[in-house]
Amino acid sequence: MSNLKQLAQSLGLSITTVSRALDGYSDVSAKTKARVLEAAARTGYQPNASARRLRRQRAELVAVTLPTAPGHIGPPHFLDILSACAEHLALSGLNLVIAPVPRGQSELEMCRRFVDGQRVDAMLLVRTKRHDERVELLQSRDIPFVTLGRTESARPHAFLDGDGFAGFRDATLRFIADGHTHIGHVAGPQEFSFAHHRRLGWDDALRRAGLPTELVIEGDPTEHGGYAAAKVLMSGPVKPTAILCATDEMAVGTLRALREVAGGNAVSIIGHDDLPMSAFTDPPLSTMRVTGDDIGVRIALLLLRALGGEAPETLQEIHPVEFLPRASHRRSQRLAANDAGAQEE
Amino acid sequence: MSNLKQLAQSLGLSITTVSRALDGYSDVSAKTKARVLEAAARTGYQPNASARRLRRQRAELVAVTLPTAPGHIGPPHFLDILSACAEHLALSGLNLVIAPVPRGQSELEMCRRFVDGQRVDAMLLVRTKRHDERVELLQSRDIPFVTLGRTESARPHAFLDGDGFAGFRDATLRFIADGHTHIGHVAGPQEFSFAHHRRLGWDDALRRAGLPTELVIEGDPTEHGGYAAAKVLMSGPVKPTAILCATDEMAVGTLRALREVAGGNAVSIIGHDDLPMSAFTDPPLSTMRVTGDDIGVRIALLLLRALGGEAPETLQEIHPVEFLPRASHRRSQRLAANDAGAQEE
DNA sequence: ATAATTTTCCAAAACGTTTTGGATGTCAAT
DNA sequence: ATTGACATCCAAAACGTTTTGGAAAATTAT
Repeated sequence: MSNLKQLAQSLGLSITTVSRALDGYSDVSAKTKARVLEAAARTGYQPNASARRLRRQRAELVAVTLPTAPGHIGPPHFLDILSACAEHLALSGLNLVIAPVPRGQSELEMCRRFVDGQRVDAMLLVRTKRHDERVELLQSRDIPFVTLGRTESARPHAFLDGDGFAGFRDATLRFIADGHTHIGHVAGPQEFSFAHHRRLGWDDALRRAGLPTELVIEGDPTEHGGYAAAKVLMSGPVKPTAILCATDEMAVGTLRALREVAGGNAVSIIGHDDLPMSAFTDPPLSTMRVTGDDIGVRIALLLLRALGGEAPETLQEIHPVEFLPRASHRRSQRLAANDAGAQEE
Repeated sequence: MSNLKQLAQSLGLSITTVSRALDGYSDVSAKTKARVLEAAARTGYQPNASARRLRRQRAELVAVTLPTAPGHIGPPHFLDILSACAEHLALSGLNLVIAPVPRGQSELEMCRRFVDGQRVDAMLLVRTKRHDERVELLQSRDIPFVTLGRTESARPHAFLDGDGFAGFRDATLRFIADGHTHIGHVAGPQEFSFAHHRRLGWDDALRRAGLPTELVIEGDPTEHGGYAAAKVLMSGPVKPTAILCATDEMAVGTLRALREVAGGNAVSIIGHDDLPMSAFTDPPLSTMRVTGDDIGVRIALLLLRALGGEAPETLQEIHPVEFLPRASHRRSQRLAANDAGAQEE
């Protein structure tokens, strides 16, 4: 609407002076500064964003890539996280744009468009893979970014992650302490780093206890994926008496599968994510979740520090995972009795 | 990285020609055009977004305001809607920025910053109120916008909404057909247009049937709000035998309240939203949801048409609501006995 | 051969800021 | 009076595009 030139003209000042007055430079007298500020407030002047961005060579934008994967984007409260993140970024004049990968385009191309077109100052990557080409691209472009979830990139980069390894290790130990000896794992796709870490935690606990680690099936991180994986798991020669599921959604599918299998409802289950629905399943699902209710803000903080030029290796956060006991992790009283654990109708 | 000047220089052409070649103008020979395109592709040239935006006087951005209200932002799949919307907008070169209202700032100020700073070409408003000051602001600024939910604005504006009135009227009729004569309503805050329409639907059905419309309590659109409202509703002199809840979240709270009240689990319940958890409550919650799985795309379409200059009154969509029968809407078998019993199938 | 037309190109002017590098005036110290 | 220091202002140059209004060259029509 109104621009600096008009504002300056109406005040009988130069564009320069008005600009500097608004930016609080010291080389403008207190009197004119007040005059400028008053006029700006009165006319509701807002600097043109594109012009400032062009001049400053900053986009004032951060993009978050949203995988339009089969299944879901992320936990249902993911929008809350993004919202908190956006709110905090806004304090520094940055806006958050959501960038779902367009149908038929690769996530990589999309990133490139954003970075090379200088549309963004930084990026937030979610659902990272162990070997993530997006990470490599952004590293090569030398643009600040943060990932939600680690990667196995050789060069360090900023990330925030839950300690899925410890969470799944401890949950497995819990099963072991309860006397389970056949503990299965409904795993997510191992290319995803979250799924891999969770599996490694489960694996680690079993190995240390000298227990078998064969009872694992990989599936899509969806209800159906969990259902299918559990079905396979329960049809093997030796059946688990407890199952650790990579996500709550998979756990819900697993519960459904167990309902259809002889002895299935004696099998204990633990999930991860603490979905809203998890408290209402039958039985209520024992699960875990990343601690901290300000993940969004923490991400924003990391992004800002990355933008400030801090070294990536100082921008890595691993948050503990807390266990939420409900009913599903202790379904069988008579466990200690049957060792080989396999029983059919 | 690389800009038009460098590209032009490397080709021995003028900036103008290169620009026009890339934009597909007809006044550049096929040969040079090919040459330019090849070079652009080879060097991975991406035009600087800020520069183009400044010159074109378009922000290439659409903002969606996210209320950081008590309770939730919206249904859990709201991010999916936004994602679909963003994906479709991207086809037209528009990016979607999420704009939660900053702590301590009014939603109105935020809108003003976006519009007056020409940060966006259009806006998407959610959680509209019956009298929404944001709508008035945007109308006064003459900027294209779409609201998710109607308002009672005198001037027409583009919106997309579910037919909450019909949905709640029909659900009430269903209760009436089942023989209920005391049908309560756990209502949302009536300032919100969605909550108001739903209540009107319930009210309408009761009036036409000559049934009492006093059994209504308003509460926050949260689990706790529903719980509290239901508690009050069940403590009055005359108790409902069926309750229509403005949202599923409120319905879940209502179910919890009913569990704590004598005869509570004979009361039938219907919610709205079809939350993922709704299928898992005890009993599974009968609910409704707006039909169509492409709401996000439809919103994008409306935005694009609004940007194209179409008149607001032609950009109004009301989508039917479908009923999802589960267990909670028929909790009492012995109802028919009480009254002018209606039972079918 | 000349005029008219079409094709192909380009210099320069925007767009609205921020920032650079002074210019001008004032005041105190010499 | 001259100098230096300081306060206050501003013209002009960016930033990288798109678009305007031709100019030059090539082609066709007379």
